[in-house]
Amino acid sequence: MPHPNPTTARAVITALCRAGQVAKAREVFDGIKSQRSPDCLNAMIAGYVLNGHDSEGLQLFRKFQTSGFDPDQFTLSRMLSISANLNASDEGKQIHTFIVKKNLAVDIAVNNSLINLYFKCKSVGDAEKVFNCMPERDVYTWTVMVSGYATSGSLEKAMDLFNKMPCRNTVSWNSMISAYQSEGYDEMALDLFYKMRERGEVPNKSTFLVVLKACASQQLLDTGKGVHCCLVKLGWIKIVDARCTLMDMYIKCGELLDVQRVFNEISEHNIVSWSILVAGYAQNGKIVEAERIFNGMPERNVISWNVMIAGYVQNGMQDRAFGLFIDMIKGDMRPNCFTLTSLLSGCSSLKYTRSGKRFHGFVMKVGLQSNTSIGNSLITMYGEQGNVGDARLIFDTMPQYDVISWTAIVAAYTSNNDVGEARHIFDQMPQKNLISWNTMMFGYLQNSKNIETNIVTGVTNLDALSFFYEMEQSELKPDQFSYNCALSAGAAIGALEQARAIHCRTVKRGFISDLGVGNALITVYGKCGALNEAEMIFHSMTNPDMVSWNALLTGYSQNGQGSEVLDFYEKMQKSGVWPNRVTFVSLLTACSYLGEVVKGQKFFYAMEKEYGISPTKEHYACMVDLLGRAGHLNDAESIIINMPIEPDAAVWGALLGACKIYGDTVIGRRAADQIFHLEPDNSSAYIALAETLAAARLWEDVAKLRAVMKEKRLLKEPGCSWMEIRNQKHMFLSDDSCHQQKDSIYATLYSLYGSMIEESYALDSDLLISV
DNA sequence: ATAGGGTTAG
Repeated sequence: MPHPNPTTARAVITALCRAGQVAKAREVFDGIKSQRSPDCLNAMIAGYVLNGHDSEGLQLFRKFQTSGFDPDQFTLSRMLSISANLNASDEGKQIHTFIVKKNLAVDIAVNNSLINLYFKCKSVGDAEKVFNCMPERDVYTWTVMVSGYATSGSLEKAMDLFNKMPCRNTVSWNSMISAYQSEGYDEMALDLFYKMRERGEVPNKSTFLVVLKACASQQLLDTGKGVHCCLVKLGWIKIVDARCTLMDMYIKCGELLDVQRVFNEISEHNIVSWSILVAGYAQNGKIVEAERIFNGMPERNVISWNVMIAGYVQNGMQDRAFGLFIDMIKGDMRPNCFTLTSLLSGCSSLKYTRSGKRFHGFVMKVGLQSNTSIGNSLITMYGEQGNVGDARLIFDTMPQYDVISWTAIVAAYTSNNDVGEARHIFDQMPQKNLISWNTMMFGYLQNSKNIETNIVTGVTNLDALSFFYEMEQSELKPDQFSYNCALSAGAAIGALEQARAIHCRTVKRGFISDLGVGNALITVYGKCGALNEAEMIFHSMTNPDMVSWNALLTGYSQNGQGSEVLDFYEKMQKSGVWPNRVTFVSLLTACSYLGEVVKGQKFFYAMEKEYGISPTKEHYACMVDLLGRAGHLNDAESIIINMPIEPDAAVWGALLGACKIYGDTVIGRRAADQIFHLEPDNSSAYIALAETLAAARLWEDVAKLRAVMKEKRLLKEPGCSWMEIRNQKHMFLSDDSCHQQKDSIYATLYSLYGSMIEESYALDSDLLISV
């Protein structure tokens, strides 16, 4: 090739690079005499950047730098942005030093690139220094500052600057919208987008894509469809990227048909569009379809594999996920931190402790242990496996935390019954989000659920509820999950007035149509005996599910309204909602109240034979109660003896209770012996047996029993009741005779509940109040 | 400068 002049050479280099022939371009560049023409050098470097060979561009620059060549402004700013992109901050700082040393003239563009560089390597202070010293600024300067703050996590500073900007362009708006969106503030992002349109700023393709992302995570199908229309109108729909983002939005909204439709409109599929399609099917439970598409993909990259592995894990198919991981390694595809986090999250149960350890080993082998997401997954995995020790060890040795790490360790403690430590960590968290608060509140709820942990941890449902009030006072606002927890806590302690107040707030905050919130409301109203209100919520639901029906049925059965249970069950069947084991507990309880032995037996039979639900201890207890209350004590006992699963104290307790009614001391003693064997300190069994013996006037036996109880210190079990009167909470212990307002409370209660109280007094004199 | 798909906490 003849030696072209610099101008021709530059044109040739640019053309070759645009055609993707970087090596050839370099040959031309090396062949010309006037290599040092900044134009040619810039063209060559630009060519490298265009083809994704940033580091070669940097090498070329370094070569010229050492040979005493003075780059122009254009080269400098380009090299600075390459350093920023490569995360080579040292390189960038060297260039900065070079500029200062040589006292080179610096224009706005170079300063802008410097700011960008410093933000990229998190030296916010240095970026600010450059910004403050600039004699002149342009839109780019402001924009790079805004996006720098935004991506360095100072949304406030970014917004502040954004408001102060003398003029904005589409990119400035986009940076701000994108910052809010990627930090999880989708609503703010959308708000800003609407403001942008109001101000008459023209959105571009990127704007719409960010808005689509916000729609995806908020599942705003209608808005998403609107953006789809805009993309079509403006002609951007032809761009594959746009279609990919659209598909993703439809996936998150669960619109598989639209996902497939958009996919079909793409004329040339690439690895991204294929992977999204796989994700679409996998994330919507169509794992077989996903697998089929995955296997038929023309080519795959790590992400395609990750999508499939995550799909298996999300659908509970751990074995397939682990198998694919092996295939991946065999096929020379290197798993990365995304692969491992998915796999580790699949090991979050006792069943997979061994696999979990193996994956942990693999993490160490490939050196991913200091990755924050990996650490987070490990904390969760060990926590869920009941291994708080290892969870803590991981947490303590992690080099860097994010909100998820903190939340994960809190969850690890709450799910292992250490609410105290969980709260201690929660209070120390440097940043908290909605999920962190909900995790803590859910932890209180979980740990006050059963009496055993309640005694160990001392946590009550009131703690969950007061934590909820604390949350309401915080800068974060509760979401549907929070309301769900609060209402469940309220249900457990029968806090009717508080439930009503929380109910109001769910309406105000727009969560009343949430199915989970509705179900929690039915439950709490049912538990409090406010069945009209429970029914009202139920009837206002557009799509009550099995849980809604069960909540209502449980409400009626717990309040002894057997015929309502049976009526509603008939309606449930007509509506086509399938019953589950909870449904049958209500049905059997109802039959027990109504003395409908035959009906109950039919339900019990149908449960297993027609609905394929194997009876649990709870169902057996119901059957024993049903037969026992009807006086069929022998049949009740033989049910227990023939149970295919081990009976617990509650099952024998049902039998003992029936014996108390009928004064059967023979079977009663047998039942009580079984309970004493299972739970040596079960004081209510002692009391029930004592009452049975007393009814038969076996006074000597009663005295002996009392002696045993005294010896075992079972006589004064502090039974505890919560009572809510006129929106005030009161707690009573059974030996608590000095509650300050006791007399006035009794008076109020008496006027409210009258005979009900007398009845409960008569039934159990040891407990002061039980309503 | 913003910029397509994958993960982890309730």
